[in-house]
Amino acid sequence: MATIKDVARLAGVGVGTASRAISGNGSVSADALARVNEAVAALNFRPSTTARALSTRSAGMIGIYVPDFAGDFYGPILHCVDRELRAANRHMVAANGCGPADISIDDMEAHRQQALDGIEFLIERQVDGLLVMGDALTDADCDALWERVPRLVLLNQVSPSNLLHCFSSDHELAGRLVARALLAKGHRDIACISGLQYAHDNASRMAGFHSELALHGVKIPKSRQMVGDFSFDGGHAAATKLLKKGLNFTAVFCANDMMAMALISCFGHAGVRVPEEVSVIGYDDSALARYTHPRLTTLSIPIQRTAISGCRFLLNQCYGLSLPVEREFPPEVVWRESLLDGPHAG
Amino acid sequence: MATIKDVARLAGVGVGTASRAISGNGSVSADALARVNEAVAALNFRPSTTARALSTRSAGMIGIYVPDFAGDFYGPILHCVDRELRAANRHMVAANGCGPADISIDDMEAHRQQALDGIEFLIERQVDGLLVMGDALTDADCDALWERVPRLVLLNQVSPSNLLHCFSSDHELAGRLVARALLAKGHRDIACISGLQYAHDNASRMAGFHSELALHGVKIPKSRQMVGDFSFDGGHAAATKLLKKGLNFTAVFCANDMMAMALISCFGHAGVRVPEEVSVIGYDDSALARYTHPRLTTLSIPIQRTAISGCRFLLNQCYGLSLPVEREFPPEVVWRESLLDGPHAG
DNA sequence: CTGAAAGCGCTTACAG
DNA sequence: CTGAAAGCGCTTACAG
Repeated sequence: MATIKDVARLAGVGVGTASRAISGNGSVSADALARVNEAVAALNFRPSTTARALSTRSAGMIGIYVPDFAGDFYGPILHCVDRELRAANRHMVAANGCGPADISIDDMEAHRQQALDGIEFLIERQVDGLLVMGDALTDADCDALWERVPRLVLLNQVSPSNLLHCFSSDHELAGRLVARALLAKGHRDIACISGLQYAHDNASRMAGFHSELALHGVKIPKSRQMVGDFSFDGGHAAATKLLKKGLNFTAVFCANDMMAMALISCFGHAGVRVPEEVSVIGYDDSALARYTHPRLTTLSIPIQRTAISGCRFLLNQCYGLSLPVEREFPPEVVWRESLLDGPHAG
Repeated sequence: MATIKDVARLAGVGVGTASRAISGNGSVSADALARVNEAVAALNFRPSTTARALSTRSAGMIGIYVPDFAGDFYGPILHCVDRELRAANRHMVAANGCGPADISIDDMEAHRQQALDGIEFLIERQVDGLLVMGDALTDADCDALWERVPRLVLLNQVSPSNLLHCFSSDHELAGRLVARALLAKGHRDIACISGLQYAHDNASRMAGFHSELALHGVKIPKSRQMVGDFSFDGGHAAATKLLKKGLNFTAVFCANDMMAMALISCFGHAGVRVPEEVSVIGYDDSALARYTHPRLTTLSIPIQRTAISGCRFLLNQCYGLSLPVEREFPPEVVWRESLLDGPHAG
């Protein structure tokens, strides 16, 4: 591998000049520039990113923590972030929650620890900035993290002490929109399957959902409130339990589309027809929502735009850029076929 | 941030000794070790990975290229790789195919270029080794790549000049198993939807599928051979076209589960019942296969084990480790409910 | 076992 | 505009 010394020698200039010519920082005569460029080409020179990182104290990389690479939620986010980073000539080091294969779904502490471990790992890798997809982190965790690494943006969660560094849709409002959609269609006997208990976005959406319902005088009995974990399996288990208690509801809200799909499958096998007998509404508007049968009516949050803006904000902070960033990511329901008129319609 | 000089001073030793104590390379007296450890703790010292990288000429990071972070295929792979890497105290820099949003599904050249760009990006980032998920790369591309970076393992594709660095199931055999499953169930009027044309794993499975069928005297007319792209949308479009030509088949093979699911949805909306009227068999045994309705009979390839072994092999090459690696990743069909007896059964 | 020194490959004041 | 030099924070022969 050629080093900058080699190109300086070949170009007949000092290494300082070579460096200035190559990096574009500092001025060089047209003549010197040309000779350096020639030498670079001749030697097929590529500056060492690690040497550069050491002297500039900037690794040129951003860490991103996501709870899980599997599932259909985080992939599109990684995709966007990769694109943004590469457009800015930076790269991404990604980590997800690792650990004991089977953590119980209500073991918040284990999930929290996984997130903390993954983030710690990234910090130790000396990333310039950190993107973290909200999960089981407490506000105190976030504060502690921001204390250590100010260049951390929280995605899909808002932690009150540092709103500027949080990028998220309003999940509470989104939950309300779900409730309104159900109500508007004339459903009052409703069931629900929530996501991971300690995930903040889940908590917000369920809170909004229930309180909007309450506003209109409908209360979901505990026996019709199931807890899932955002996975197919969790959704299926919850749907099974729900069914065991009898079909005393006309619609169910699933806190994400994967669980909605699992529920449709479960109900189908049990011989209850969706949406004729029971309507279902999902959440996320993920890719599969258009391909379940029936197609899913679901709540869409612009998660990719959220991630892009969070990423750009971070890039601006870390490298003094001024990429445009949005702050509003309004949720909306997208109507398809899984939600039909209920008994109280019209 | 404390540097190793600070800890050396505090511990009252030379920086060489401090370095040996901290890194564990080279011997130090128990006494010195203790003092260094104390100093490390007192200063909360973390060695700079980039300085270390510069002097050891090893960045401690492995690049991984996957065609797409979205979809349900690559997520689980990233998950495994992250786990393996972190267990070895290394990290992952990931890149996926970026570029113009809408590349036509048969624009092999554009896909190939995307892969080449992503890999180039990773190489420039000076990763110690490279994991690449096979995609539109030609054998010549692979050879050129191996020439430049010998520490590259190819996943899910085999390129003949360097079998040692390829980790993949035998997709050709897998295609044959699909054909045998269909034949065994008494189907002879068959349709199929292939995946991305230029993806090698797709080509192999379709080749195996068709030639095994031919061995038993069944030939699928062109009019029943659709081409998809592994996505829901592509599968749906292909299924729609298939239906337009009439229902003159009793079973269809979809080259992955997402397309199978899209097909089931499409057929369902068109009023043709799966599996009563037409059976379907998928490929991958992805997470959703158990949650379609009917549940999917599908071909399972142990892709995670494949990725893990490829990753370990690379780790062994790059860092002189000797992690165990497997070489056999046998495919098998997993029977569920979407494939019923056909007219020639029994 | 240990310390002083050179080196990894860049960047960036500094003096000219 | 330019070159010589110091520095980024480690590691690793080398001599003792």
